[in-house]
Amino acid sequence: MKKSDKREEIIRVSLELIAEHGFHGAPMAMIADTAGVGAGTIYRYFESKDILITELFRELEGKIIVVLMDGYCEEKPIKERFIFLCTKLLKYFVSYPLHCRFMEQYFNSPYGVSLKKDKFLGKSSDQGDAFMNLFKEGIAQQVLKDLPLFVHAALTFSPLTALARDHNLALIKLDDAMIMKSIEACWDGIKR
Amino acid sequence: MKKSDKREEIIRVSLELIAEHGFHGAPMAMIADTAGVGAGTIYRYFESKDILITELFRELEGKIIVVLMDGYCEEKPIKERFIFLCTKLLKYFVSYPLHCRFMEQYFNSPYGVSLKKDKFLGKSSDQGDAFMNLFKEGIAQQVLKDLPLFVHAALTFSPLTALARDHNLALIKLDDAMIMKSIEACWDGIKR
Amino acid sequence: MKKSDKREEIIRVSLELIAEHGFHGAPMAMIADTAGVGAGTIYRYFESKDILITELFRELEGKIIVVLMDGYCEEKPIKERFIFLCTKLLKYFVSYPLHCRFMEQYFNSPYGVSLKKDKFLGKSSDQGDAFMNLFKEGIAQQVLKDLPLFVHAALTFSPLTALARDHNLALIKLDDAMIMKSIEACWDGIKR
Amino acid sequence: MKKSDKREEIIRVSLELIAEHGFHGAPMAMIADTAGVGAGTIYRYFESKDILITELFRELEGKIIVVLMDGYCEEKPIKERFIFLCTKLLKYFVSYPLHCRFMEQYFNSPYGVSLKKDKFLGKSSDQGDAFMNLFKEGIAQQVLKDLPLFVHAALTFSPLTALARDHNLALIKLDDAMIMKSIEACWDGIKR
DNA sequence: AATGAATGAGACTTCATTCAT
DNA sequence: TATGAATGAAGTCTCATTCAT
Repeated sequence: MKKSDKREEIIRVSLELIAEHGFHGAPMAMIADTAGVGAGTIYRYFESKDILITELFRELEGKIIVVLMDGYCEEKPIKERFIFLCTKLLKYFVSYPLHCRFMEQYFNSPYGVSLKKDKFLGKSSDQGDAFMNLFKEGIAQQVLKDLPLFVHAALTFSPLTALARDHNLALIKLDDAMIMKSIEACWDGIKR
Repeated sequence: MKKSDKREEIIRVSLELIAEHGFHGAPMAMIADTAGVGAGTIYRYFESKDILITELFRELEGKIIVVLMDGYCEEKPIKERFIFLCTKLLKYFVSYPLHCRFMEQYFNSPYGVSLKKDKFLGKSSDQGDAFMNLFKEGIAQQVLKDLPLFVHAALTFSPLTALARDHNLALIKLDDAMIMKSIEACWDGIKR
Repeated sequence: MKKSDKREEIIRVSLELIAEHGFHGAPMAMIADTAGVGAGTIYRYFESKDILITELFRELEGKIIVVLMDGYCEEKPIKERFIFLCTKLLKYFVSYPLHCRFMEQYFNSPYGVSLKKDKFLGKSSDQGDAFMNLFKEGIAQQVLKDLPLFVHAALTFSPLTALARDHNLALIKLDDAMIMKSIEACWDGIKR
Repeated sequence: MKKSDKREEIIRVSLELIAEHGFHGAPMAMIADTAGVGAGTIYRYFESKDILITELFRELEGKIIVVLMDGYCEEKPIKERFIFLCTKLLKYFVSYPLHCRFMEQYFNSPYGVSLKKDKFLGKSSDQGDAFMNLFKEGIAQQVLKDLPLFVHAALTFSPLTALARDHNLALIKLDDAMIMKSIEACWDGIKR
């Protein structure tokens, strides 16, 4: 196995195990075993479990941003772009339940809290950007309600992730039609 | 300290510590020390840590239901009732940040998942009821969008709890005006 | 409940619970609850759990000696007396399985070891006496093999208690005929 | 220390401490300290204390069977074989007092009871076999008394282990002559 | 005299991390 | 560089015993 393959495998397995069992249900030894590497090896790639988790988050975040931005056209009308982004996001979480579960865990943990505070302090260059710019623009154009960005974010991301989670728990079935209706509802919430 | 005082104190301290540090960041020894009781004493009142947590959840849930239902009038129009309930809920979480953080932790944990599944199976008699009945009624009266109840729930609770959390993290400031605007936005999301 | 009744009840319940669950499976709180007294009350009658157990042993030992000696006639021939005592003992253990189990536990524990050492040092005035005298007499009369008393004891008590235990575990069925045959076999072992 | 040395050391120390202090008097921490390993290390070799104890039993049992069967000749007459096996067993216990004490503790515990029940149900392939076959054969040939196997076992093993224990407690001195006499006495007990 | 809530030492076990090979 | 055995601090829970009521 090549060096970079090992790192990749550790990341992949961590995602899987943490998504399924939670941070505390996925010991380093289990990750090492499943990844087919020695326990000590993980520490050659990641200083600590915390850092492994943070790194994993960053990788997923990066992938999601790529997916979101693929085909995104800043020229299109606000609403169309909103629906474009939301649909991409929701479909991504439906297609990759493990990513969804991991992200959920991450945001609802001390990690997530620091992250949010960082974002508040303006350090962000993450997935929120496109959305945040969209919200700003929409407010400026008086297409969206005149509310703080965090409120728009709350009215958008929270329902979407909640829906994705419910879908993954098999509490609802999110087909394309349902996805579209839900996103339209979100739009109704933020639009002026 | 009287017997019931001790139980009360254990519950109070558990809420505080778990809200602040999470389930895994609040060991029994820490709870015992902070509550000023022996480690073994906790086990006189709660069979296990799991049961302590579940019990704590139930107590909070009970309090919240009481608050929500106080002054609730089923005769009023759907929208008015929706705003009434949401306002109560959001103000409660703003007033009791610890309760908010604890509930958040609880729902985003194996406990919360079982709970949701139970609710899905129709066993619930909890806080959701008033909301769920409201949603059902609203759909029947064609006041609300024709979507599954879980979608309405996602469009309502998720943004509200996200806002409360952001407020508690001092990322936004939820005053009465902002609360009202946010809830109106939620209403826009679910209304037909 | 009278004072002496309480002591009696504690002893009775201890026997029952220890016989069933072992020394470590019968916490003081369980004994107190089952006996219908407060946990602290036990300590008015017995200084410690160890002393409770020792006391319980002494009481049972006393009862057994009474049973053994009832009708015992020193004038009868050695063999007849041997069979008389063994039969009484074995039937006692078959009739009182709890006593049997407790005695077994007691002898196979640090308590039992000290006891044996004490007996060796000549402090005994216990159930062994009649047997020990019998053995001495039998050796003197050249009816029994010329072996140390402990060997005679080992050839007698060990099989008897093993049989009683097996009976209580339902591994064998000790009816009167089987009891008699087994004791005859013991006799064959020690007789010259 | 090599890997296998550590396991060996843990087993050795466990035997020693449990033989001396009993199962409950030999905490894992004490075993770890005495063996000169970390507490967690034990769990790399044994899943739990129960499993450590069971494993220890199996190892001893294995050794004893090897010793017993070494030089055992099925062609020899019943009595000679009986004396052969008993002598080997008794001498083993006299040579290895710790093994004797451990086995005693094991058999007089919930572990031992299950074992006996298993043996009763015919699952055994353990040390008893040679003896049990001997007993069966002896009964068939009308050399031994016509009694259930468990009675023969009680008349054989119980006195032998009692004698070994008494020897280890320095209550008697089992030299070769005494061993032979005692075993002859056991034979007298079971022979027709 | 009796209670039983409270205690806290100590039991078993887990797991992030280290380090000799 | 990679390993994985070893570590030991820390976690949950039990229970003999005490003491205020």
